[in-house]
Formats: sequence, structure tokens, C-alpha cells
Amino acid sequence: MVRVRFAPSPTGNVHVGSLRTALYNYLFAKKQKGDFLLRLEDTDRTRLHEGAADNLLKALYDTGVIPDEGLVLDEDGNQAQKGDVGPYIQSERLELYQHYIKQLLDDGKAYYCFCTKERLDDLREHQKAVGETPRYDGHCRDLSQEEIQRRIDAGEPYVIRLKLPENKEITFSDTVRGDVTINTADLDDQVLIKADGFPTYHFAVVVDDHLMGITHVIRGEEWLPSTPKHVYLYECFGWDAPQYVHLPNILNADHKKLSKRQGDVAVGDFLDKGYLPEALVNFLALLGWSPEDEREIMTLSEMVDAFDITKVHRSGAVFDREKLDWMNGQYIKAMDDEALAERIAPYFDDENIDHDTLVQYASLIKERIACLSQAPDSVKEILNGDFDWPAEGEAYDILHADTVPILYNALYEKLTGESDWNAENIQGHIKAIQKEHKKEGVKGKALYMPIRLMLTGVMHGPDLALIMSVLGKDECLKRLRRFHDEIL
RNA sequence: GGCCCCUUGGUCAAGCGGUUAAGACAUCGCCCUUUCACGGCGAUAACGGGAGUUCGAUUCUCCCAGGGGUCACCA
Repeated sequence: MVRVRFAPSPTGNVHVGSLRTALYNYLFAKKQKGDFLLRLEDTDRTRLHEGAADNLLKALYDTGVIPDEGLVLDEDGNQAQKGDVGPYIQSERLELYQHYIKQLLDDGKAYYCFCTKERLDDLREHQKAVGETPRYDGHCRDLSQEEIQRRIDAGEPYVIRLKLPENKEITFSDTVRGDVTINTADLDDQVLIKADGFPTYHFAVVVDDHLMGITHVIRGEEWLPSTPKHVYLYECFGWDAPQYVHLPNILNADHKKLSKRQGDVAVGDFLDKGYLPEALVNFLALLGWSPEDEREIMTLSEMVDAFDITKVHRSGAVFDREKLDWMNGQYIKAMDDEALAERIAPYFDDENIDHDTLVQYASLIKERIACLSQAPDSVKEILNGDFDWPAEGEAYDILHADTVPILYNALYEKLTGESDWNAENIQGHIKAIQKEHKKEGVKGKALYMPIRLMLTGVMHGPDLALIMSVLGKDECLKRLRRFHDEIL
């Protein structure tokens, strides 16, 4: 039975890269009919962030990447832990780490280290200055039992380090990268337990992944260089290591790691902006993986069916915001007006607009916006009545053509008489005008464009009758009168 | 700098010894349309370099170059 986990630390907002990692774990688990767990790695007390766990859960549930086990949301939407191998929050597992570190200590696989921060800093600085790779020098590796006891009793702060064998090649297999070999000579005696008694990531992941029965570790490639330490720990305990899958990074356009400097990176930011969660997830899934066929627009469950972890790309993928826009637009266009009206409603919050109007707005902008937050501006751009008619250029010429007065009179009269104001009837009037005044040149572009200009001031926009319908009779007539007074 | 990983068009990516080297985004045309947008059609555009292996390399091997990651009592 496949069991995978997403194990972020609650340090702030959820990065889209993290979401993708979670997503791949989820897709793999579901494809293999296994479980996807969420574990919180909160061993760094200095970086804890208020509400981070809530953010995390919200991002996951909003996007449908929902954990089967571990930290979850209960029926009431409250944080809860679910499963038999908890707790799923590392700070609640301290006794466990104590137990296992003792075993390592007893076996001589780990040792106490009393080196001060200052000594370590000096050491590192010196090594750098001499051009050496910064590394722990093993100062406390061989302290006598007596000295250790004495210093502990004296209350000296200490950490516990992994005693790495010297010059040993450690090889592990990675699903996307194949066999990777690293020599312990290039590795540090990693701190396993910090001075505050908390485990470091390196120790906690191994203990937890083993105890939780994790079969596949799917994580970012930044973990690749430290994986040998983890593999060695499994060896020390006599446990089977999981299968590793290191995912490529998501990059900025400059091929650097995706960072806040160049736009949004938090899942919440994208959702707030009006990127649909299903579009974001779809887009993210395709960064580093693609299905066998040529589909690009896929639901989560379609992705599950098509997902193949062995087809994950090896190299980093640039986060192309233009393509995200396109994809989001595809999702928006695929929605019906009612559904879209509901989704854009929050963005009109301050304006108190009724549902029917919202539906009309939806039909107006559906094919013009890339994300939901553009809705108000887009509507405003189309319906804005506070404009001046152009004083020059093609638009000016159109509005000052000889046929415009004829058109104006006919239009004003017909619209005034219309009692059932809808797009179809409006279109009928325009057609009728064309029929009656065709011989005077009021037809085609010379018919539609002046009307569009009279009513909106600009030469482009959605279907004219549709705009007029949404504008309403009073507003249309008002604009026509203003045109008459100011221009005609 | 040491170590590790990566390398097909501007971007995401098919490809897994023999192909006219897919497709998508973006760009540029044309078409559709009263306009814009949508949509349709088409165009431009790629195997980092060098050695091998092979009848034949984008596909296999090695070297180089470039890019990235990592070298914390952060994850």
C-alpha cells in the first residue's frame, strides 16, 4: 500500500512550488490507490508563524489536494488529526525522537557536541578564507564518556550529531534521477538534536517517515544533497528506506528559483486574484509532467488517471504567467453565465449588484478576462458612461459622417418606443433602421460603429445589442441625448 | 570553491537508434465578425559544444561548457 506525505513547515504562506509538491504526492497516491498524509514539520520554533497551519489547510482544501490522513479539517472545518500513527505534528512527537536518538547514542552512531555557536562560526569563516568547504571539524567526535557526563552535569548546552562513517559512498535510487552516489567525505556530521531538544529536519523526517509507514518520499530537489544522510540513518536503525522522488524546481523567467520579487508566489495570492483553483492546479501539474496524450485542460481526477510519476521531468520549469492566464481564461470561458456570476460576485462586493445584473456582466466579459479580479474593470471599461467623444481620428470621422443625424433620429425614436428592453429586440431595431435607411448609406459598419461610438465612446467592445441591453433603456437614451447636445 | 543534479524552439513539453523533430503558450499573418475579444487556419522558431559506439545518433558512453541546487543548532 502506497503511503506518501506532504510535510511542510508552518512558516507562512503556501508557495505554489509547495502546492505542486503536494499535488504530485496526491496524484501519485490516488493513482496508486494509496494514502496521502499531511504532517506538520514545526521543529524550528523561531520560524513558527501564527495561522500558518490554517493557511496550509485552506490552500490544500481550496485546491482539492486533500489529505486522507494526518492533519486535516473536520466536518466543521476545524483542524484535526486523523490516523493511527500520529501525532502528525512534530512538536508533539518529542518523546519519540528522544527514544530514537538514545538508540543512536548507545550504538555509537551519534555523539554529543558542545561546540559553541562562536566556535562554529569562526571555524566556518576560517575554512572559507582558506578556500575549504565549510564543514564541522569533528571537534567533539571522540570525547570521553566522563567528560561528556561532566559537561552535561555542569549544564553546558549541547547538540547531538550524526557520526558519519568516513569516506563511504552512499548510493540511493531516485525515481526521476536514477542512482545518485555521494561520498560521506563531502557531508557534514549533521546535527540531529538541537540545543533546545528539538530534532532537526534530517532526524525527524527519517523517524517519522518510518513510523508512519511512508513508502515514497516525493519532495523538492533541494533535498537531494542531504538524502544520503537520511539513507544512512535508515541504515543505522536497520529500517528500509523509502523510494525517493526528487522534483525539479519551479523557476522564474530568469531561471532563478521562483521568488516573491517577480510576482505572486503564494497560492492565496493567486486565488485572491481570481485564478480558479482548478486552473491553478491544472497549470501546476503540467510544470514537470505531461500526460501521454495531448490533453492540457484536465480535471483533478483526470490527472489522477493519467499521472505517471516515472514521467516526471528532470529539469526545472519556468512558471509562465502568460500560459497560466490563458489556462485560467479557458476555465472561465467554459463556465456558464450563472456559475461565472457567482465567482465574480465577490469582486463587486462594494457595489451591491443584484444577481441578474451579475449574470449579464458575466456574459459580457466571459471571453475577455483572464482572471476573475479583472471583472469589475472589464465591466467598467465596457459600460462606463463617463467619457468624452473623440475629437480626432477615425472615430471622429465616423461620428461626423453625414448619415449620423439620420441614424440618430431613427435610433432615438425606435428605442424610445421600445417597452420590452432586451438584446433581441434591440437588434431588431438596428436591423430595421438598416432596412429603412440603407439607400442613404446607413448600413453595415456605417450603422453599427456610430451607434457603438455614440453609446460607449470607443470603437470596440462586446456585442452592441448586448451592451445596450445591459445598459438599460434609460441609460441608453440618456447617453444619446448627451451625444445630441454635445456633438450633433 | 567542493559536491550533486540538469541541458529539445522565448516558455511548457512529445520523443525513448532511422520522424518532414509532435502539441500548447507567446509572437506574426490570414479568415470569421458591425468593432474588440473568442474561435479557425497558417507562419516564424529547438536537439549547448566536442569526441566516441553504431550502417545510422536528439535518443547510448565520455569530456567540456552553461544553468541550477546544496554545503545552518532553516526546512
